[in-house]
Amino acid sequence: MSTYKSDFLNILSSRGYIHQCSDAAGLDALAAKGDVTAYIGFDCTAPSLHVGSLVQIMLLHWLQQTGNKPIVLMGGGTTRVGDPSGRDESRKILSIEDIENNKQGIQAVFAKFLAFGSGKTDATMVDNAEWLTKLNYIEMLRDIGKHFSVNRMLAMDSVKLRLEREHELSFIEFNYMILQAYDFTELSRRYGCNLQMGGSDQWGNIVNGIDLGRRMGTPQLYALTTPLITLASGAKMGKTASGAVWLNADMRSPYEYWQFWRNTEDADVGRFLRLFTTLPLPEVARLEALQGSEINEAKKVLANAATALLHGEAAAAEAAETARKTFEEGASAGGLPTVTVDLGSGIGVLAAMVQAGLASSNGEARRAIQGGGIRINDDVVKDDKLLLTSALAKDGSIKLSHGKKKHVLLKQG
RNA sequence: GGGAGAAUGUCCCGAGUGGCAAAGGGGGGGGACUGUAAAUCCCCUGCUUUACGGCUUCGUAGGUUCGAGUCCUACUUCUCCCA
Repeated sequence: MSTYKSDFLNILSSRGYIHQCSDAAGLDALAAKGDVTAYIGFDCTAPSLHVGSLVQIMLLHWLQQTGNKPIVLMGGGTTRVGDPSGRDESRKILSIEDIENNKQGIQAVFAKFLAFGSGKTDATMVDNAEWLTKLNYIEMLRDIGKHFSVNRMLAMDSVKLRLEREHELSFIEFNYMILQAYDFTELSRRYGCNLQMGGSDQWGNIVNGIDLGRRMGTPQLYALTTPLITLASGAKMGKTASGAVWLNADMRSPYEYWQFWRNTEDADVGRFLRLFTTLPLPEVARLEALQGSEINEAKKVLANAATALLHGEAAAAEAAETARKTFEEGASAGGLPTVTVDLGSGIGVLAAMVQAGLASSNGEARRAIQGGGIRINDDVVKDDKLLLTSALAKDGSIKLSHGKKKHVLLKQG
């Protein structure tokens, strides 16, 4: 393993963040002097980022920790076009209002990982709508378009794959890479940005930016990409039964977030500790080496650390305690999701499950009961006509469980 | 503009002779085994207060038929080829 002069690249490399880098030695020299200003673009395609973007966020975090300057680029402009990279189908074209709303939702999360301000290593947030929406078509063709070779663009993976599979690629999407390349040069000009980072699928787009920069006379630009994070079992990371693992607390509670990490596959624990926590590497190595059921301790550490980074120490501790009571004591922990129902006149199990979000219809709820997967206060429910009343409550609430992991407290409303 | 083809269970892929709630996968859920893991095995996976019942599903709208995902007509969208 090669060693670098800069803390930045040493940390990135030893923690497993680096997939490709355009000129590691050149970048290393800059980083050693604290002269790197790097950006990562985030498209505003959803009201919150999810764990899939976490690697990128951590990259910015480490960049700042090692004395360099991060720029968070909101893709308020590029999202209006849609990135075709790594997709078989066209992205839906979002309305400008949706994009703006999504942007509002996404922004807040960065404050947890980065320190914003106006100092040398303080983070900055910008929106590429600021300059992209002002572009004039003819001027842009003359100033920027002339630097792009269609021949070369057709050879790019994002384009080539679409063509090979005979999937359509619209002209608007074809332009995405040009806009992203232009972003890079614009950020270079405005903020002295000299590095663009991103997922491995962004390599082509980033390198395009470097080329454009060279032709337009910016200082030397650099590219650095992270590997695509998949689970050891091969599945894409960040998808659970109930959808994406969102970072915003109002879309995925700290407790659920903690649970997501707690349920990491054995084979992923070490890698995830390196990527998604800031624990010292020797400690990671020790945890990773735990065998058999002991590795559960490592998973708790992972869950605590990852949740603390995003939601804070207090929320992480609370989530850990809720999990401990629920899974290790089998008790009804107060931190579980709570649903208020009318226990006074009673409510059927089926209706209660639907209201609690444990089932989407009475039929589904009934099937779950027939399959033996539903428990009330840890007793298996056999009768789907069971009526829940306050008589069943313990400490003012009834614990309703679907399977081993999904628990909800029912309280009198 | 011309020609060829496609749209199926509100997650995805995908069979489907006029009798179909519709094969089969994947994904998802539950159970067993475990360690809140993986792998494996079993069950479930349109709605409906139990149902050999009712209802709603096969791009949209009509039509033929006792009966249509399946046939006819128009329309919509997508893909490919030619211009």
